[in-house]
Amino acid sequence: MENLTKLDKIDYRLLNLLQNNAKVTNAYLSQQIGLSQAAIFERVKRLENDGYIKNYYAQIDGPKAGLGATFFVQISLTNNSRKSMDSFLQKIDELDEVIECHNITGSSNFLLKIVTKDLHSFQDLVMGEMSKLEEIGSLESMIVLSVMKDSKTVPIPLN
Amino acid sequence: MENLTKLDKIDYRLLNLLQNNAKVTNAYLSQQIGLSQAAIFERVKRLENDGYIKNYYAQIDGPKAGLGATFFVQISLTNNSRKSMDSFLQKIDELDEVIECHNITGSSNFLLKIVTKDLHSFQDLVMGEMSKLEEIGSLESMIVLSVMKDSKTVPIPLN
DNA sequence: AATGAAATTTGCAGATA
DNA sequence: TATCTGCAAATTTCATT
Repeated sequence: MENLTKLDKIDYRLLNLLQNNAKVTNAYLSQQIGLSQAAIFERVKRLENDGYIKNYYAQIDGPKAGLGATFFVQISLTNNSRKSMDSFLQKIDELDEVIECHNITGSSNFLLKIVTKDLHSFQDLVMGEMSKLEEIGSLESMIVLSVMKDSKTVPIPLN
Repeated sequence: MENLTKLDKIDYRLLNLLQNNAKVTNAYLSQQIGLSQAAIFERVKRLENDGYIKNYYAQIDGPKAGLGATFFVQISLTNNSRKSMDSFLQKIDELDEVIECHNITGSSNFLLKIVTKDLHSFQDLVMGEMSKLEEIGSLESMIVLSVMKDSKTVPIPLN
């Protein structure tokens, strides 16, 4: 990237409005913020180009779309070499069901979020594709019984 | 809701295209799918109205926006009564930094995803607002060192 | 589900401070 | 550098078939 200009309060308000609803029009943002549509347009373009806004996406209702099961899986590798980690991550990246992979502190190395059709599909995944990952030492699964909160936003301070 | 019509392959393809990029035009979707723009429009509207598409979001780059720290926190309650759980969840819902809360199986009751400015802000949150939650029995934090994968999509089968 | 037209929104001038 | 006014192009939305 280039030299990024520091964000002001208006930028943070824009980010917050857009992370809650990407379908708002420039006219609406213009009203909320109190700037002209052109100024809003310029700012949003800058936020996109400078990478503050990474993407726009539709949030799909997993269960309705036939993906009713979510899991968090803690994984430890047998070997903590760079080579072993890279190999593990490359294979994980190819598994569509693994939607998140975090390198974490604590007793295990990685925390994965996995979405599948149902419990059985999850078992198939763990016993099938994931059992092929030689790098895995231990694996502990947590089944998500219900999602109490899932905000898809980040707590941007507005003052 | 009402009686939802079953989704066909075209619907699943639309969901998949939109969850990867909500900014695609009906003209583009029309080309990809091979239907007229009006037909695409009708289908997307139906997917929205029937709740398959819950919302459209801008994905913000947390670290760039000053939110550089992510944590997963496992929490067990002292008491598993409905009353205690509801009280806990209501208070959690008011904490903007807690962006996810899952009720899970395993040794702890809940898994929370928390985003803050930095490690110090996280400590403030845990020592401050969260220490007020009387329902909490034990709390174990995992610091996210790096995010290896974060797809924001769900593995919709396309055939 | 398609065609085509109307309404809305976006994107970009040129002007101003 | 950041903003505004206003217009042309693109896109969405809807009536009709």
